Amino acid sequence: MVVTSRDVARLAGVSQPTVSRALRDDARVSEATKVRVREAAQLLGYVPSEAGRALSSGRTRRIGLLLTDLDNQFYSHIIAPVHRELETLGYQLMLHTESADNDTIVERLLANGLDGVILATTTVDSVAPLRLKDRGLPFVYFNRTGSFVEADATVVDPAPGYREAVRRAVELGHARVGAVLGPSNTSTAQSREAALREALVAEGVALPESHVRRVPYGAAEGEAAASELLARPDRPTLLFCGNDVVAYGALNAAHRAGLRVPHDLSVLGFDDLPEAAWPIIDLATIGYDIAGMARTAADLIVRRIEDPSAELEKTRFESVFVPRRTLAAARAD
Amino acid sequence: MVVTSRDVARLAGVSQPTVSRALRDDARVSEATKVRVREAAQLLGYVPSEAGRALSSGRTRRIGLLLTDLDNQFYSHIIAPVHRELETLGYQLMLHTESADNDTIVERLLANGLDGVILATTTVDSVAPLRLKDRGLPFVYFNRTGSFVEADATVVDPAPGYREAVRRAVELGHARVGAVLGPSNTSTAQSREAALREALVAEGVALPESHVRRVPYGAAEGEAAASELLARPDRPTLLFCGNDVVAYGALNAAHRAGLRVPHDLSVLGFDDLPEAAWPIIDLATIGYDIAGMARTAADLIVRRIEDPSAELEKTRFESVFVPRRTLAAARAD
DNA sequence: CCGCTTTGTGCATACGCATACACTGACGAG
DNA sequence: CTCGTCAGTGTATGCGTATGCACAAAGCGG
Repeated sequence: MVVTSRDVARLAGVSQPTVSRALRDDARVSEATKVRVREAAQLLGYVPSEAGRALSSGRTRRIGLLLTDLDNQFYSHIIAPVHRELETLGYQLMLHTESADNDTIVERLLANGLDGVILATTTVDSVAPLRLKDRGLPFVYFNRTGSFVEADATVVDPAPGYREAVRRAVELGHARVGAVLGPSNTSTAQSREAALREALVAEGVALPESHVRRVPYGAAEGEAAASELLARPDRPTLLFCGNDVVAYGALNAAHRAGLRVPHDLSVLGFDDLPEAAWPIIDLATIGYDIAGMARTAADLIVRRIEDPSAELEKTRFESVFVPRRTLAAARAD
Repeated sequence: MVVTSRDVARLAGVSQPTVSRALRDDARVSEATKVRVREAAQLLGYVPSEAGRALSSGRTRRIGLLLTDLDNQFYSHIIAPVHRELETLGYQLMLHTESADNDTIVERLLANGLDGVILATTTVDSVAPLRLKDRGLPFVYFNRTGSFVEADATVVDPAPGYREAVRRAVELGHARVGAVLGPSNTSTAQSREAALREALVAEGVALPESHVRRVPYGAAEGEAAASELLARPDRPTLLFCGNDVVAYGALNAAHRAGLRVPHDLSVLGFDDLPEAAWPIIDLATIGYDIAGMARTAADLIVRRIEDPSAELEKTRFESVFVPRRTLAAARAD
């Protein structure tokens, strides 16, 4: 049988509420009693019931992280820092996945008695934020934002990174460039494309629509799209990729096509995932404090939960160009 | 305010228990009533409270996945299939991390009202399984097993894979081999080392202790250990790695040391993670049905929960050698 | 047409914890 | 010496759901 606060109370010779108070270190309980209660709890191996606490207090100290794609390397790198940060704040992380067509995700989130949600794969046209707002479930945007509802958010400003990357690319002689961008219904793909185009215009480099593809942020998708672009007679000498995972796909495509990187093709990613720094990959990319952003998202949702009237906060992370092997001089051909 | 089953009951003109029964499709409720209740619930946007249900039923339909290292690529590839499988079984996944020194993990698991736990990073000397058994919290071993307690388990038999890999390596002329194995307090490292040594003996290849390192299953650790071995004057022509992640590290080490793979060095991994098949990595390895194993672990824990008296089941997955670029002929030097 | 079964629903209660409120005793101010 | 105060603890209750049991109504065989 499971040990309850009643059992502890009996052993310590106090009432059940006193146990509850003592173990949560309530100031109104005398030190002597606290000691007795703690000893009794220890002795019995008492562990407070999460369900009882949740029902009584109305809070679960559980936070959902909503993703579409658990297989994606990008999200793997998010989960760990979010998890750690929430743990230090005394909260638990719960993963949730939504498929694009599934309209019941908000119900599923609500059903789980979450205190709040971190939205990591919001599309600009998603109604989930609206629903969450209706239901009064606090949430924050991570990386991507939705269009319909304002909320606390962490975002990356891609402009500085792209400005420097494009400047450098031009120096290296790249004039015929292509791009495998992310899905156009994501705020990240939109802001990155805008920043990229602005930087290209500033440097006088054209990016014809024929050399642009837009695909989901996956390695396989990146590979397929890159393969198309690389098969063109006027194939680009440099491929801007929507993120690192797509860039991995592009590297694979180049490899399959018998092109050497960076001799025949330069590739630029976005995110600076840990693997991008590996010698065997050595991907030039645009980086930012990805773990810090994950931590900030955790901080923001907790703050929102504990102070619902706090002012809206949109934390902006600067991006920076990270030069590596895969961006080198355009071959004079 | 949150909608409760009482509100639904009022609207549908029935009692609260009838709502509870109707929504869970209890056979004793008439079809007409069910329809009325469902409509009322729909109208009010009723979502059953997880906490109330948990308190009343004593079950949460929540299962923990215990890991040490969320950053590790191996575990990233586990999470998705486990999550999916549990979802189809009507359970929720909850991630938990333990640090090696932390002795309170079992308390933390209990405190979260889990119905069961999947242990994915058990060391052979871990007492966690003992504690879990004491507390009556069902659990299964995933991949690794502990020594003190029997439980449902999914494991890999590395012997077939290593037999074939070593046979092939010998054909390719490798005679001076090294190994970067996993930590010796894991059942996987133990069984893989045994299988590897047996295969080597069968083929008459020596594996001197000077050419063996044992490190945690991480890329950085693999890189450091491989660097040591590659710096030796009698450096091996083939490196057996404890798993793919360690092998990635070894590839990085080779790259940094200016050695070309496979011309100067062959590398063999274990697990056949999706990235291993990427053209830019193309890692020879020993594979098995890793997603199937994850699904099976999920199935086993659910079965154990729903039928505590079920017979112990240890599911064994066969391994198979996966030839790829990184294992090629030893250079005659 | 009566009593028994079957079907459908309500009533009462339990789950474990937190919290508003009441209460007791000790202490100090007047 | 009395009364107010306050620290410390207990009492009562609520949170939302599930379930054992009682009960009413309908169906049915004899």
